[in-house]
Amino acid sequence: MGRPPCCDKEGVKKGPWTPEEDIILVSYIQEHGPGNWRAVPTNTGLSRCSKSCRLRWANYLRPGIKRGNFTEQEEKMIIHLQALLGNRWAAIASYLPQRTDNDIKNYWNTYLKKRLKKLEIGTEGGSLGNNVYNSSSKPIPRGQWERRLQTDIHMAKKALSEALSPNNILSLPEENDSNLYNDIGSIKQTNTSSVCYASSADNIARLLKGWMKNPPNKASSKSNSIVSNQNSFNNLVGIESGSSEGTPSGGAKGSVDLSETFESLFGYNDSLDYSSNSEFSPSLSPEASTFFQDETKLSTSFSEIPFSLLEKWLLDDIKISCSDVTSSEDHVTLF
DNA sequence: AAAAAAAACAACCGCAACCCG
DNA sequence: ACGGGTTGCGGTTGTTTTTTT
Repeated sequence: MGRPPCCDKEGVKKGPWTPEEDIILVSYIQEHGPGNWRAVPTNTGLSRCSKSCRLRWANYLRPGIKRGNFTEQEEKMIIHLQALLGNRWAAIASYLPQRTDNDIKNYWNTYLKKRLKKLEIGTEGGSLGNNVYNSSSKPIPRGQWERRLQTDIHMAKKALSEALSPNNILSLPEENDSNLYNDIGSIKQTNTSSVCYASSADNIARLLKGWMKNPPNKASSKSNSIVSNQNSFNNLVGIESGSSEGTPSGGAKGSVDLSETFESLFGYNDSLDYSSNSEFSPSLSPEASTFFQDETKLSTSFSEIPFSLLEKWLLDDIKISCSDVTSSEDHVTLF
């Protein structure tokens, strides 16, 4: 089981990626789809090892990635999932399809871990789990945060149903739903449809645009290119852009934001993790139960679940609960 | 305004799992 | 079943950016 010496080869470039390299890589992937990373450096002429190419694609160039601005919901999910799964960042990331494992890992290491440590000290040895669903340092009784979470879920579902309604869906950026999930789910699929990568040409154009503004010979070119890069992809998929990058405050509110909806949805998913825990298992629709039953399966292939199934589950549920909506709190029991 | 410290981010490294002949 | 090649994952480090002094 020898490790390939690809990264040890001489002439293999290391360090930050340049916009040119990004363009080459994106162009190649647009044409051939992701996968067969071994062949990428050879076929593109990039002086990078296959790993580096894969990483660059997975963490930055892949469409549908949301960067910065972790929402409170996401934050809670990460904390909770970390408590449940440990440092299995890929598994955690599978619950947050728009986030990369690297991003989550960084966020955890640089921010959440410290914050939780503080909280732990503040509560004098209180377990981390106590604070999972509480952004403040006050622990909430489980029933309470459970109810709050379920309220969030309901809100998320409602928002999603609105977002999926014909009127709204037209206003959504083209890449938003299916392509996003296709992309994530099909990273390993060899015969990825070209539709999935149709965005890449646009990405390259945007990337180039940003690059022209910030020529690479400037010392700051790297970060500039990255920012423009990030923005271009974020804009592309209609995700809240990194206009306030790095600040872990809530994202833009107001308009129906599918990504946000899904955050909440996945927050639900998060709660459903308890389904594997006999102690606490919220009642679910049959689809959802099946869907979330196997945590391992879920963690590896969440995004492979057809979007329509999610839609169906959500919308069916919404039909039941929305008819007599007066307050989201009233619907807690419906879940 | 400059220097130092802290935080955030991007990428690398090595191991393990997976795939396939 | 075995072994080599490839990919994925998590830990870690280096660099850049932001904040504080």
